[in-house]
Amino acid sequence: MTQRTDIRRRLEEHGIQASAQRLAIAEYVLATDQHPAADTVLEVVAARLPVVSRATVYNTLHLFVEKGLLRELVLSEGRVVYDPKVEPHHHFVDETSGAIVDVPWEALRVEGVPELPGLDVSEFQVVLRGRRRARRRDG
Amino acid sequence: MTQRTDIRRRLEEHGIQASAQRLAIAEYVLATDQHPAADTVLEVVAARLPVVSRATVYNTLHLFVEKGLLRELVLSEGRVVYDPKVEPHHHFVDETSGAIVDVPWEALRVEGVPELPGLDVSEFQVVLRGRRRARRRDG
DNA sequence: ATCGTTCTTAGACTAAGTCCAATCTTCGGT
DNA sequence: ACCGAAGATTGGACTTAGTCTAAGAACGAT
Ligand SMILES: [Mn+2]
Ligand SMILES: [Mn+2]
Ligand SMILES: [Zn+2]
Ligand SMILES: [Zn+2]
Repeated sequence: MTQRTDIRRRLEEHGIQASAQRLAIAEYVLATDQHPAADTVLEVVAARLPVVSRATVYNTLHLFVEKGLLRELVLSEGRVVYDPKVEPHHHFVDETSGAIVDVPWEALRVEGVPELPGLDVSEFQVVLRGRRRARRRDG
Repeated sequence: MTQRTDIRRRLEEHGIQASAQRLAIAEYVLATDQHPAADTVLEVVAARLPVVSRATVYNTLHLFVEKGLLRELVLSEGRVVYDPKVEPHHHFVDETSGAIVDVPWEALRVEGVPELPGLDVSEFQVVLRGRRRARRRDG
């Protein structure tokens, strides 16, 4: 498996020195399509790696954010969540389950941002809330 | 001053029994144009009212949210914030100061929300981040 | 192999928020 | 005005997410 080697290279390209812990964390958090919180990362990683501490998980997640591999999202109370999809997109929060669903950037058009007086906008996103509709069975 | 009477009536119209603490909290949090956190509310209210507890501040803020007098916003880590402006609008977060600025609903146009497949959107807002531009002196 | 740099760790600590049982207020009925 | 039940408030213990620290382990260049 070149899997591990790929991740290692990816970290090094971003100026991050590899370590067993960082590789294990990266392997999960950079590949997931969910939006896990730090404690979820800890659980998942601790299940595969003999020993990894909470401090290291937080250190690593912050490092990955700083190096542009991850984005930090705050969409609901008490839940800071990490997103490996760093390109701009929107988020839908399911009010029932708390699940966070990505909404592609092209799915919505937002007009008027450059015209806002007095505000220098560096980034924005639409945050939507509601219920996920019952998945229509197709086929 | 009919001020206090007005607030009292407003609470009662929303099915909230008045009390010294609730009136004091309402007087501040329903009138501010800021987006205060619970601990700010506690500080401000404690300065005027002889005694008010943290538990009561949290109870009251939650009650006001439940009764539709206030909205709870989570825009940055560790800061749950209350907004007396309950009609839909957008928010800009100043990355330098942390200040939250209201952006009128009409200032932005968002298209495509009803067309999102599989999502029943009950509400949405645009969340913007950046720097507040130096206030241009006009006149 | 050595040594300075970097990384990880356990556990103490902080801050935001919740919970609870005891006490105090409010308010409608008399 | 008085009473009692329902409702509100309280201090303080508790929980949870996250930070900090000082000591040790791993790394990697020489
Ligand atoms: Mn963080
Ligand atoms: Mn809350
Ligand atoms: Zn995402
Ligand atoms: Zn607002």
